[in-house]
Amino acid sequence: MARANDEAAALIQELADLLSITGGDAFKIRAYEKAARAIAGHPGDIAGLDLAGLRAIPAVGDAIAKKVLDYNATGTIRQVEELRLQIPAGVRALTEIPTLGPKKALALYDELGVSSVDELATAIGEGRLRGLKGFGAKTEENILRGIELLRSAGERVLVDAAASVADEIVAALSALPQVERCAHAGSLRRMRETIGDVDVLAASRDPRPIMEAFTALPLAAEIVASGDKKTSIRTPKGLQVDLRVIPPESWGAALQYFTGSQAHNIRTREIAVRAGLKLSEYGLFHAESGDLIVSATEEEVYEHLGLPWIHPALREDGGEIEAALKDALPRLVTVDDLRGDLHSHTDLTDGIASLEDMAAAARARGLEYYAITDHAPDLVMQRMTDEKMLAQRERIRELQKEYPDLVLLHGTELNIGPEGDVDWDADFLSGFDVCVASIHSHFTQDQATMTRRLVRACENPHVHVIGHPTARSIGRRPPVDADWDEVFRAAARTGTAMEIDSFPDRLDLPADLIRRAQRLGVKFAIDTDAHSLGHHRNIRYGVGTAQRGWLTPDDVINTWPLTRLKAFLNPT
DNA sequence: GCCGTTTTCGGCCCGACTGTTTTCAGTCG
Repeated sequence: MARANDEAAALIQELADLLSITGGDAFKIRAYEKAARAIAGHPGDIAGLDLAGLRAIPAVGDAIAKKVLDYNATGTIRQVEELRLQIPAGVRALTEIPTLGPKKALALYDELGVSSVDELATAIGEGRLRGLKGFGAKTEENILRGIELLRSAGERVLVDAAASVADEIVAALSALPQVERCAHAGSLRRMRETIGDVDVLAASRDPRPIMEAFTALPLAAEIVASGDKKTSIRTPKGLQVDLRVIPPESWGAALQYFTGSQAHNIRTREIAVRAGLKLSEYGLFHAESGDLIVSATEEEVYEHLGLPWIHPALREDGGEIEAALKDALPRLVTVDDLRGDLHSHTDLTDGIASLEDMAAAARARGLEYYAITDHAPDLVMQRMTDEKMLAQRERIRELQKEYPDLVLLHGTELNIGPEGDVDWDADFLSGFDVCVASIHSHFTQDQATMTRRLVRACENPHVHVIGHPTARSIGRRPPVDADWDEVFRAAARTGTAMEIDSFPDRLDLPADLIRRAQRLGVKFAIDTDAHSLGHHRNIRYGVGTAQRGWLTPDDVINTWPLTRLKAFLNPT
């Protein structure tokens, strides 16, 4: 799965990390970090590029291009190897501890020889940090707390968990009389697939009571920091929530700033600086006079930087600034664009709602067509039979009479076997309106086998959609290993759509693979894979992932009118 | 180390909070 791009980017990022510990020039470190992002996000494979090709990547100059050539030839970068001899990997790991950065990590290593998180915990236990310059009692306490957080997997949470915390806090704060506006920002607004902390923004002239109400919420199990402008808490489950209160007239600039990403903000602020301006969360100002230009809305801020408004899902410094400058931003797909859902289950297999209730939920979403796709017999535990499937088809035909405005499609979710074969013969398969095919077992095949397996599934004329293609489960099961460009080329050639499964722990395809697939001409289906009525609400996460993959409505087959969709499913 | 519709040299995003400090460095986002 790891491409040369990702490995080279990781090495250059490591170089930046190691230099920040050894005290390298801060601007050089930033240059490496920027280049690492550019290389990771570069659409082409860097393995085949020469010096000129590498230098054409933005933020990659002569020096970094040569390091990448070094990587292409040897699989590593000489400078990284040299620095690794100076700074043990464990010292870099120390900077993973919240509140402990590169400077403190180096001090601990130089003064005490501490080179791992475990050694640091021991050193504190033995009182060896006492008297070390810059390390007071409070710092020691914070480090211990940070180690605890690190170990208790106080990690990123799934997007739906973060969204429910954010919704609760925004609702509570919005009810306060002092609050004029309140919304969440940060990685949740950008719809990242996992969320490290929740950012909430409130507009008010009177911050104090808001901060007090915030820290008094039942969700505030711990207060991490508190000031008049910014307060941070941790929920009982360990999720950090940052609240920023800004004056109402700063709303647009603040929302832009706190939505990030940090890399995107650096780009927008650089544009401001070059134009003799200064951009902060309080507004866009003339650099010289300090006079305010705009701050009320995001649109105004972008406009005065010479840019169209950029959708939050694109704000990753992944080419959106360049596209905006050329007025070439995509018109991103939205939930409202979707006319149908091509993947759902009923209680005939592992769903928990009836066919009738699922159809009613689809109608409530305002869909024009809706596919029921229960599991096929090869997933033996689902106990599917030909008879059951045909009986369901009859029930759907009956039910259709009650749904003049919603076309019910009869489909199935096939199982892609280890060799790429699927359930049923061609004759039986041809009876379905739509067939999704997915991997449910044999996740650990080698890359060549897995690639053949997926390509073969694409080549089956009865397979219309590859369901949750990487089969990953975020935080639990890694994606399967395939040569994805090879799979995508097969999908584009055979007219097989790649699914974007909306389950918060799947979000599969992931956004980076969506972008690669789209560039190769692949079409997509954004589905809920609903197994219950509540799962229909997950669609916003699938759409958010599609947006992060830069998809337009035309890229997504279930935004199409039914006639166009049917032509795609059954080409003549 | 990168980069240029002011620049091939001299810049490089900006602000909040904490802790250990008496004026600021470190960390974070």
